Amino acid sequence: MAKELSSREDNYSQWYTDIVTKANLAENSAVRGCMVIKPYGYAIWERMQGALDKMFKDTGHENAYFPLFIPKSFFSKEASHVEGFAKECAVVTHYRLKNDENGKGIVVDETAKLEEELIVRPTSETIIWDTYRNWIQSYRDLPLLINQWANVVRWEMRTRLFLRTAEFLWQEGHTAHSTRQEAIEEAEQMLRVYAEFAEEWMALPVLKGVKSANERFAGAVETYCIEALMQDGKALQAGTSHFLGQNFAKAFEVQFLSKENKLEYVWATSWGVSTRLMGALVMTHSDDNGLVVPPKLAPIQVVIVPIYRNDEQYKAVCDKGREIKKQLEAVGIRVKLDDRDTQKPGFKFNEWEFKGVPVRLAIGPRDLENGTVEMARRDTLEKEVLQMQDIEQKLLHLLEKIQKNLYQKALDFRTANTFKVDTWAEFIEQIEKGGFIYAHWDGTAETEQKIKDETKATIRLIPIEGEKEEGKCIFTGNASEQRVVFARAY
RNA sequence: CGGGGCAUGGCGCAGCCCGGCUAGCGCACCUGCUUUGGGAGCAGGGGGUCGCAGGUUCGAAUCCUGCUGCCCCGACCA
Repeated sequence: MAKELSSREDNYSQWYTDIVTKANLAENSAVRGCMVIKPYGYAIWERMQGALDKMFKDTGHENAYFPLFIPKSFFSKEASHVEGFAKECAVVTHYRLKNDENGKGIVVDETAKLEEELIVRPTSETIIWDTYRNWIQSYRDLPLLINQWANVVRWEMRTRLFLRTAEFLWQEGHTAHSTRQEAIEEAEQMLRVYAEFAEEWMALPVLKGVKSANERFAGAVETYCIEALMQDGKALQAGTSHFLGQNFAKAFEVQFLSKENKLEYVWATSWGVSTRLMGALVMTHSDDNGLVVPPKLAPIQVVIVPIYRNDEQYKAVCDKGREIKKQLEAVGIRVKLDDRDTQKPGFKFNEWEFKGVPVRLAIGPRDLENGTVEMARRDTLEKEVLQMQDIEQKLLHLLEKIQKNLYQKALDFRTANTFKVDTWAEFIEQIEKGGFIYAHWDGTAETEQKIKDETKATIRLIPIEGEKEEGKCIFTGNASEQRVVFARAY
């Protein structure tokens, strides 16, 4: 077991924090609730961004950037939207500081009060729809398919690195369409994009569905979501895609002339994923030896550790290491040769293992003689001595295998922790053990709220895949059209 | 905002109850030598005035008052 790492069993949340901080992903900053994302963590986020950005562009979207500040009045234009976010907004009220008259430090200059306060964006629907009004006149201007990479601020009471921070990084797509159907298709398409990203890149199996009215995004008509199951049995919302109907178009008067020369309101969607995905990544694959990063997202896929006893050997082994590095890079593998002379091999083994590098190669004098290299996999911790020939092909296949294995492990875990429950007694018992619970619900917000009050479980989603089965609500016994997924959530 | 806890080198802590010489330990850091196939050993060394502001006292990390910050649990949330 790794030094100074709590185990998942002893203290899951401490284990999570240990991994994030000790693997150098992020740390708490001097600013309450705000984190510093460190280079290694940011490198993983950049890889996520890169993959997502390409998927967005492949589906016809373009990037743009809107202001960090939103005039307060914009917020009140969409009633349910303001209600959803009002309690967690940072507000800018002044624009100048001055020296304290009593000589100590600096104070807000009360004479420099803003005419209208500015809200630090918790999400950008309002400023974007206010802007879209001027961009859209005709059906020829539609669809408008735009994404923004940005930071947003939500003044949370309690924060946790990546999972919930006062400021976080994300992308938010905001699209405008001429028909209801087209907007719904867009929202559903982006949900599929998110699910594909989660599964293909993050090796994170997700359920797809829609939210109940209670859990719906403030201002949305329908909220689609992907949900993943973490190793402690709690659910994590990994991404959302909203069909906004004409709510924002009406609030911000965004109308267009149709082919039939009729003035109509635009149909909207918005969709986003955030640095929270980093938290999902950690909690899905990592173990008591540290972080595990899937090969497709790993900033370093293969690390080479030289073994030597003297300067002569150091040189020979590093030369070989550089040669291997070149070979691997030629087929697109990201490689680091750890030629630091200041740390011992054992130290390096543990360090890279803790940082979750998928594959480690160790080369020593023995290997130079035999034409071999020692390979160690992070996912299984297995070691094997490989012959050098075709090493790049062997590693390409190995990385693919590791990616698949991580997904399969996560999927097996989810399967083993997914249950069907038909009675209230069973439900109460199972919810304590964690996992996804498929159960019948009568479809009312009241019942959902009562279940939440009594068990802390929420409806994570109403599935949109698989066969539907009628039944009776576990709480009220009333008729139910289909099972929904309950869990305790982050 | 309700309940609990903590503030002492970069990190983790001891000392406080019962005030008293130069504030101590582990890790990390620096130098040297020996080491290097799973977190090296030895020797030497640098770094803190004890969250802030008052008070009590000959004397305060230690006692008293006020303030501030942080962490954990709850309600809220991507």
